[in-house]
Amino acid sequence: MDLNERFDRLEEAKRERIIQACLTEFAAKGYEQASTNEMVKRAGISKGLLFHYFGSKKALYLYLVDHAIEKILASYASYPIEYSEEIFTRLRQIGMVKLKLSLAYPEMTKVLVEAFVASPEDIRQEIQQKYAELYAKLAPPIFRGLDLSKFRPEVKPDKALEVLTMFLDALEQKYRKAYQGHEQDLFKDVEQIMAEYEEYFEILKYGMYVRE
Amino acid sequence: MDLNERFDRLEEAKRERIIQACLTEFAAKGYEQASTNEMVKRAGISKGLLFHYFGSKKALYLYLVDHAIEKILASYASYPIEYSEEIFTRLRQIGMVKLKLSLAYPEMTKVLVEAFVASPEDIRQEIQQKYAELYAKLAPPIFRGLDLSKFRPEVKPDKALEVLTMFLDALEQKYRKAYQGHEQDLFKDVEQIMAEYEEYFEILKYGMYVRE
Amino acid sequence: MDLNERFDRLEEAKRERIIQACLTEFAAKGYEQASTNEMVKRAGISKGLLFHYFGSKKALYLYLVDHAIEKILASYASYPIEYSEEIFTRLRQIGMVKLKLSLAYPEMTKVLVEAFVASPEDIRQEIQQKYAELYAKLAPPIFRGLDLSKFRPEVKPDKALEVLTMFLDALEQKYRKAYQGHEQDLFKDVEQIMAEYEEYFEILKYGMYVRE
Amino acid sequence: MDLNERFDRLEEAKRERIIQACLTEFAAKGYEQASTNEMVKRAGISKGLLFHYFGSKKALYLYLVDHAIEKILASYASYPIEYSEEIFTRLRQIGMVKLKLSLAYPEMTKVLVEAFVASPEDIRQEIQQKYAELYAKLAPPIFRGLDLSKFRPEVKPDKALEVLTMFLDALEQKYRKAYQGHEQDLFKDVEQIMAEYEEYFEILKYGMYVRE
DNA sequence: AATGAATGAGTTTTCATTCAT
DNA sequence: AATGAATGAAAACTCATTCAT
Repeated sequence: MDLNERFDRLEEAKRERIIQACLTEFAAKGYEQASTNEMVKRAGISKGLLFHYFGSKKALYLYLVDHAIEKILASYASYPIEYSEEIFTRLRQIGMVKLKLSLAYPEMTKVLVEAFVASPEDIRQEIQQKYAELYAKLAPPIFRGLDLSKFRPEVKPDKALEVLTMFLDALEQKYRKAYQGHEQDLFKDVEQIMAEYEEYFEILKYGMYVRE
Repeated sequence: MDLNERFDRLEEAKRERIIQACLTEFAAKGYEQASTNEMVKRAGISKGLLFHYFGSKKALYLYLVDHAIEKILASYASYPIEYSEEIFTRLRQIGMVKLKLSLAYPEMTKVLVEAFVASPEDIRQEIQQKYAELYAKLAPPIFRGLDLSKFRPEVKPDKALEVLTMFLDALEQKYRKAYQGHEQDLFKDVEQIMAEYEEYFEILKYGMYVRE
Repeated sequence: MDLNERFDRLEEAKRERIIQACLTEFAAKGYEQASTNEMVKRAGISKGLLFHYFGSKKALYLYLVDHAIEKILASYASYPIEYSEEIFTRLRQIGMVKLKLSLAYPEMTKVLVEAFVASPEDIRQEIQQKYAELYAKLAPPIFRGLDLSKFRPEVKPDKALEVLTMFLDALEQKYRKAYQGHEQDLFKDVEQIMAEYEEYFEILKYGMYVRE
Repeated sequence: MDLNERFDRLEEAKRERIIQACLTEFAAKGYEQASTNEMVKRAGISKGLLFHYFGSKKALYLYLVDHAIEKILASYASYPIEYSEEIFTRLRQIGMVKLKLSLAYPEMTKVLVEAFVASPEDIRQEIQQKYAELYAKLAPPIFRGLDLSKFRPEVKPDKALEVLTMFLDALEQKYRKAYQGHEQDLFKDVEQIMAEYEEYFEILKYGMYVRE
């Protein structure tokens, strides 16, 4: 039987306990520094069992990354997004959802970010490869059906989208840092943050669209 | 005598040799994974001596971070920047200088970036605290004397500056990733990159300024 | 019910499958390094079942040693040996049969040899003790009815037999090493090897017998 | 500095203590099963120090093998051997010396034997390669200058030497086993054993030489 | 009979740091 | 100042064996 399969068949409570323990440890210390000893202690299981389920620290990490991506994607799918034709509206909405998710699951987000930028060479490559396929599937729908006709002729749409995406990421990072450690507060401030997103985007929109 | 003082009194060649050896190791492996054994081997000194100078790995790291900041600031000061009143011109120039520096000193930059985002909790806090003071001193001159009169009335200048700064950082990150491992190539492509910076900035400028 | 008895009552196919799997693993890695995990995987049974049948790794090993001895003795009995009165003829024939057997059952032979010389202290003793009894039963018939009259008066027959036995063992070892990994080739070369045995034995015979 | 060099520079008492502790453990349990934990406990040093000196269990083992070979060769050289032209005399003497050595240094001998026949694949190969050169250097002098003229014409000298060598090895093995655990007794019985060697050899000699 | 989850002491190796010289 | 021997806790991982089902 496959190792992960073994684990997936566990009763939910225990499985979640183990996932949470490992996630917390990886999020707190990063891949290399995270201690499997600490994980089993926190999860209340034996040393051997963790390796019975995952075989190696690396495999455990990859499992958690997969799990986190799955979980976050599922959550994402549950958000009703308008998919407006209007670029700025759509991106703003997507950005808000991403921000909410990253603060709803701060540990998963932290692990995922680290996985893509700071994990050991070989692991990073493995993850990036897997992610590449997923991204290729996911990105097009997000950008499909946008009305590009309103850009000024000097503004190349692909350049514009790149700018906007970079901008969205930077904003997310800013708020994530701001709410670090008290992520739940975000949901009180959501109105105000949405207003800020809109303000920023209005500036950019004004610069990119033709004047009516 | 202070530990660092001991070190600073060393003859330059040896001091540089040690700094370089440690920097290379930290840049290559990150704080935790970096091996003091490797450093002393590379620097050609004994294990005990390293600790004689720095007391601990952590202190050594903090010293190197300080050293790197100092060095980069000094380099920065040597660049002739116009300090144009025109916001977009000034920021663009500053952005280019920052990019050049980060590619001229890739190891220092790598260590600094890691120090601020991925080093162990306590070290990160210590560094961020120190950096906060420095930033408070450095930021105002950079933004002083700018002509804010050309913004549209709807665009709050502080918001605008925030947008532009975030954008500049994102651009720098993008190019740093692109030139990773062959940093010297940047200097061949500098014209083209400046053109791209300008293109991005023109879009933003168009959105923020009143039409003449 | 006795543990081994449980096992012996299994349907032959499964029993053989298990024996083969364990034998292969022990032959390949030696007692200590052999992994019961590997065995159950190869045999297609569960971990618990192996211990249900044998109780412990040690007991399993002892069972296999017994099994191997039994099997090889049975095979030995099926060879038609002349049991010539002539010492050299008889020993040569026995030697050839032993060689053939050890190459016909290389895994069993490997396990047996290891069991007697390289297994952990306590196991080795247990095995040697059991083997002693068997040897006491088996040796006499092999040496019975030999014509000892032809030895020169200076050659004590028991010394002579000891020499010849030692010599036979050494020869067997030599050929076993030579055919290691391609044991089946022996049967092509059997004529030539018999000739060599004869050549060696003629030398010894010439030295031990009175001249006619 | 080279790792082994570090160790060789130790004060003799400590060095010998460490060597003895490791040798004993390897001899008792074999390479794989020997525990570095046990070694450091017995040697009275810390865990780290053993690896400070040798780097790895494998390197330690290889060091001990080298050390044993060196030691035994040195001892061998100190024995006055006649190097008689007479084959049987010379081989008998060499055989007795080898036997004495193997009982004077039973642990080294055990480790060496295991190293050549039962150590893990990669280690065994490394050792056999090193040993091959040594053997090529050592074997010729041992067999040089022998008077081969006395063999009967039917006895090919190389075959005869092979027989005698195999025989010598078998004898050594027999006595080693007999004196296992009370090796020092050998030296009381040395006269009697020499007599036995002679007896065996006389038989063989009688068979191989022409009658005068 | 049969399963395989669960255990935990065991393994080798690494590492920053100390200290006598 | 300079050395490098020495420490020992910590790391990831293994494995025969048990036991509830």
